Amino acid sequence: MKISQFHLATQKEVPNDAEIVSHQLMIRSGMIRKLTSGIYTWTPLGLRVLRKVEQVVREEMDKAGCLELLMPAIQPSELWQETDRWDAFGPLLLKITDRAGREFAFGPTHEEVITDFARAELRSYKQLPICFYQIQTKFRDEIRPRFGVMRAREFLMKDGYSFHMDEASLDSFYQVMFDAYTAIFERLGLLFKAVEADSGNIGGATSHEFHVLADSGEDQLAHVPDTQYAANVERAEGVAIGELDPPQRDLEVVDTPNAKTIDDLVEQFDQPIEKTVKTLVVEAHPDADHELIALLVRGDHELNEVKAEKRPEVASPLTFASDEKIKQATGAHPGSLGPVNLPIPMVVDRQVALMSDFSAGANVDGQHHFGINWGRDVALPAVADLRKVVAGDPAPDGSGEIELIRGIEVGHIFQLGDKYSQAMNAVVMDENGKAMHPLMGCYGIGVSRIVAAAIEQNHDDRGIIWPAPMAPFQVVLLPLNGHKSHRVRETAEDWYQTLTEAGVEVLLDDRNQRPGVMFADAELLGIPHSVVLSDRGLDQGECEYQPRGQARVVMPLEDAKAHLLSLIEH
RNA sequence: CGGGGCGUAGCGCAGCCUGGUAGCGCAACUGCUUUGGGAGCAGUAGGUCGCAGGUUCAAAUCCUGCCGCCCCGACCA
Repeated sequence: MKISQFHLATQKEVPNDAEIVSHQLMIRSGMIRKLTSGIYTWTPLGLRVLRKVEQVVREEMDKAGCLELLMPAIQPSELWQETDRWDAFGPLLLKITDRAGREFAFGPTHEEVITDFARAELRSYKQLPICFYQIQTKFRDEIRPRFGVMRAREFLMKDGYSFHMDEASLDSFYQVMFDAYTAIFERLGLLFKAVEADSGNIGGATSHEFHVLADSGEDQLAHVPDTQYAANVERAEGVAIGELDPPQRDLEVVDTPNAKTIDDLVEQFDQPIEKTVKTLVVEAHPDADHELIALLVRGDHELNEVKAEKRPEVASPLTFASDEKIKQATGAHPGSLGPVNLPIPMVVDRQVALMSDFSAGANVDGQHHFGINWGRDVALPAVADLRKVVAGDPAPDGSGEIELIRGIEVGHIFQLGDKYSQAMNAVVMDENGKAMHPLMGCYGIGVSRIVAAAIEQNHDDRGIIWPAPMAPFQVVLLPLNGHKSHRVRETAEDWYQTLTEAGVEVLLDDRNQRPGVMFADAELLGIPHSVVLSDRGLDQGECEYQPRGQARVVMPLEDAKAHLLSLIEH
């Protein structure tokens, strides 16, 4: 491609709404343009990258034995009513009405449509297992779209759905998908990590997320380097450390008029923070006999809200109780709560259950208990894993110490079981002629998000540094002063022809631009290989070759050309 | 949805408090010069000042309502 024939639309300045580096670089390089909140046009440049990602995903899915189809983006409300998700999916679902007043949704996901397809198409166990997938535009009316295509409302997703006769088949196919995803992210040249995940509201038991690692990632991941253990912190199991020591101290009530937080307690009364307990009060589940429930974690630990919400006695979504409600129920304000004489039910974190001689609020404003011991001073209530793991915690599988890193979720695989086949009555005949609901798996990849995540992981202060498999072009030719020098221009043209015919994706900067502009654009675009052709170099039979992100080296012309040609031989 | 902020040229912003000719930088266009790190000079073009109503002789500016966008939180590929 010659730039003169292309639509190159780089810019120096960024709109003030572009917060993160990938969004800024996508705007500056001219890959995307915003139409309205959370909705973007992919320019010819950006689309080249998007298509690269899409094609890698497609090839690996095909290789894994999946079959591509294309389902409608617009889906009738009736299907969603069958699974009760028309209302349950909430405001994320974009609803539209046709001229006859019939209701539709712009698909945020396609479980309903694929299950409807399956119940019409699949009749016999002989057709299973089978996996269908599509690469489709989805729409989720996100409460707050942000970060460009990283969290857009309209986005491109690969979603796949498999159907199985039994658990064993689902399990083994799940592994096939796990391996396919691994292959996809390896081929794309991204640093990534597969982690155990919470399955969220899509349902199902086993679930893994695939994360592109980047410091700016929104998700925290717990892992033990060089081992199998990796989990999203939302899900990472907290292991209690140590043993329960016998009481050493007596229970005492201490006046603590100025201690409203754990930090106050630690500072003013010289309590080790590991000997303090935080009491958090949340709304109880509507079916419970109390209105509120207390959750206790060690002073220096944080409540894991996802874990807490999963407790049957806790309301979902997790809602912290108001100060008034707490005061009404306990007689004290939130800063003075503790387990002894607490009139509402509690659940304590595993670590808290192993604490002795600890301090906590006395459920009287301005007073704390010191020297609390379970059993002696208060019965040990229900124990659960409630806390967020921290760096240095032992991994639950005993593999070592947990380290926390950040990632961007780009893929998620689930075992759905028969949730949808049951709800929508999709059945196939088994060997005995008996109807059964096939088990399903569901496998998503955020195709457009991968593009942003890749930039987030691979850039410098000059621009993008594409992993070669995602780059819009492999080579950029920079003929300096090509408009003045026939020799430079013709050499560039010649290389352009040769490389293009050989199948290398070449961008030729044939604009009459000053060198600085050409260099800056080439770096901003992140093209993996650049070659500078100039009169000065040609005099010596040389050019300058630069892999993006590395130093520029002078090379004989023929060596450089041979090197570029070798790029396609793999 | 709750809390905060902003809508003035394609982009970034000033002007608004204290009403009276709409401005700057970048980008664009023309010409000349320049050509190894986002050039210089000269010139040109581009605006229903988010929308509607109100106050006023007069509104980008003051008042009311609406719309849009952005930031912080819950949600997610």
